[in-house]
Amino acid sequence: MVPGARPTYAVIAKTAGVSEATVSRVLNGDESVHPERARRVQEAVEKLGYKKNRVASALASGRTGLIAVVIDDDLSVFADPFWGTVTSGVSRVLQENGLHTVLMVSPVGSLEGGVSHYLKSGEVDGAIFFVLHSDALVNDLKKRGLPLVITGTPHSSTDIPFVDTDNFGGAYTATKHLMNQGCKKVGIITGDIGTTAAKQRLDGYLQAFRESGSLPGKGLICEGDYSFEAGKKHAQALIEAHPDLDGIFASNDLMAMGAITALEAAGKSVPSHVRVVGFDDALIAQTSRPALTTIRQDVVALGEAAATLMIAQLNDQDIEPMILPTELVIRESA
Amino acid sequence: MVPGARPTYAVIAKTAGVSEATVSRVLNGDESVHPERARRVQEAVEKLGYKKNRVASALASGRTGLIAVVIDDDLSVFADPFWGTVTSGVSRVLQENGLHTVLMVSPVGSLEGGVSHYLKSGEVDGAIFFVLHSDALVNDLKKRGLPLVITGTPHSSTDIPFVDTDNFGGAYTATKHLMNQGCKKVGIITGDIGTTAAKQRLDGYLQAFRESGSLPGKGLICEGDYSFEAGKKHAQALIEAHPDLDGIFASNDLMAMGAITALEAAGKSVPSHVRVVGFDDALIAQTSRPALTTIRQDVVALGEAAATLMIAQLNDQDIEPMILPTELVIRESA
DNA sequence: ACTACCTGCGAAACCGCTTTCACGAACTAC
DNA sequence: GTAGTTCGTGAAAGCGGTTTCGCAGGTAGT
Repeated sequence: MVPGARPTYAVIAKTAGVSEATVSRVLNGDESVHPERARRVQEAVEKLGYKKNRVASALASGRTGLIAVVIDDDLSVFADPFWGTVTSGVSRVLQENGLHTVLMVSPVGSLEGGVSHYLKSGEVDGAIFFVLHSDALVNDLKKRGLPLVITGTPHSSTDIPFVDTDNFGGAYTATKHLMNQGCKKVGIITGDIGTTAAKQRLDGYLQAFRESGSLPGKGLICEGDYSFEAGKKHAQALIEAHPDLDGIFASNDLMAMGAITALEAAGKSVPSHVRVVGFDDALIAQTSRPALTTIRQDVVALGEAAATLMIAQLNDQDIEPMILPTELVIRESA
Repeated sequence: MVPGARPTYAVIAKTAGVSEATVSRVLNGDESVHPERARRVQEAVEKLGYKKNRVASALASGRTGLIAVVIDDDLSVFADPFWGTVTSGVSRVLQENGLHTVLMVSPVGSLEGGVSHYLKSGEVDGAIFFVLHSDALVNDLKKRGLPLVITGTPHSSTDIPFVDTDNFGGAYTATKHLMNQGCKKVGIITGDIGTTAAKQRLDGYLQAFRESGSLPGKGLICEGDYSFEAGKKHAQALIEAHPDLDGIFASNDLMAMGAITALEAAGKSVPSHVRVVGFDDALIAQTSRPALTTIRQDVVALGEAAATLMIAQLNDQDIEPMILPTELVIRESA
């Protein structure tokens, strides 16, 4: 045997004195092999340092052991550690189950792009989608029988399993907290309203008003896009239009930071004049001054849940959507 | 043909009236096929919506089209968007070249762990390493002939190609900038000194002193670990031990932020009393108050360079290490 | 004792694509 | 006109596993 060459079933079978079929059975945990022969195979495997060729295995069995993580956006998504963190949660759980993560970051767009092509080429056993801008591709893949999980809530109601943070509840809690602190006039800076998460957070904000028997005043709802700049711009506009504003719920921490920057520039101090609550509990929430009061979502858990749902699906288990709880983290800003 | 079933070469060959070998030639860009027959094959491919089964292709050719991105650390690395961003750069370039990214986040540790196992199982055509805590695994893989690229400088001198930011030059520039601003007593808070990047940045700092004909005073060098807390702690210690301290170079932005927090808590304002320079130009450098003066490194470019080196290697081209330039970004803190 | 039914195992087909090899046709050279 | 090349092509042998199928031997039922 050439030094660099890796052994194959043929070699294992010969040194163990069994057939290749038996080797395969042992290595795949088939119980029906006589313990003695199984032991001989194990020994041969140990001795030769055998490692199964996963490609050959994939071709024969139709299972590749690869799960795609598809981020329907461009590179800039990683400027925010959010998706990287979710990905790491996915990766860990998959790895524990003998699966591997194939990362695809690309605006998915048409059904005929590279990503779509790849997912249909049989090279992955399933796909987990982040940041879905349209449901078209997933519906198509679903039809072809590819196991799917969506992270975040899909736009249309599909029967594709998904995991999400309790955006509605978190936003409700945030708004309620501001009200409980005595805020009379609470504005919201939403995220990109094209995303379901942003809509749900807005709904949670509205619900808090509904329950208190009031309605948010006119012009208190600003449509942002999750960026620092948007937070700054809208907070500035809010405070100009409503000098008596005393609370802002920002749909993520980055915008909350932007809002605080704008407020202080306008001579309003946080939290004594205006209280601010963010969403995410990102790193910046802890390091900013004043430290940000925010809604914590467990981002790693989100990824883990997505992976768990995928694995359940591969095992033909029943699954249903998972909504992860949020938690109010009170710091200095509100 | 069953509706869900995907066509194979057999079908293409039949409808195009050629052999499977010819189909393979056409689909792999072999020029030697008669244009007319090539056209017939192309038409059959179009008509049937054929997508090559990459697994079968991989088994037969020995090339999987997969490149592993290995992060030798635990999940927490993603709390910092740094590696996520590098990964996205890698992913984009690989995708443009018809390759895919397999992400593996795990403390690599021993040579016998899952990651190592996977890399040796022939399922990837190459591996790109981030955050290398030891050179053992890469040296082993190198010996087995797996194409490798290291992101960051390896500890020992190996002939494995690597890409890195000009840590030395960046740190030198940062320190020089502080001196040019009139700082007389400049401390440094280093990164985890077990990493080569942290060492190189320290060297750059020292070089600036050497050139100015002086030496950093005793106790001005603090060993941090890239965390916000470390920045805070060491800045506090520095200012207590050296009340006349007027400059701090922190080895990354997060520690710079921590340092500023501690300085202001100690009644020193930035930059009027103490000037602070960070490293990275992370998002927080722009959003913090005062906005951080820092050394920008192009993180996406780092990933792209790593991928480019990998591709060159796969094509048997000559390659040598790439060191990417840094840039001083002057904001408010210095 | 005879048929009926498990059980453990090996032979061989198979997964879908790549690549070697050899062959016939068309071309050059002398 | 014959021998030596070159060119385009198809048949077939892999790549390294998985899985079906059927056989031999043993067990059970009547």
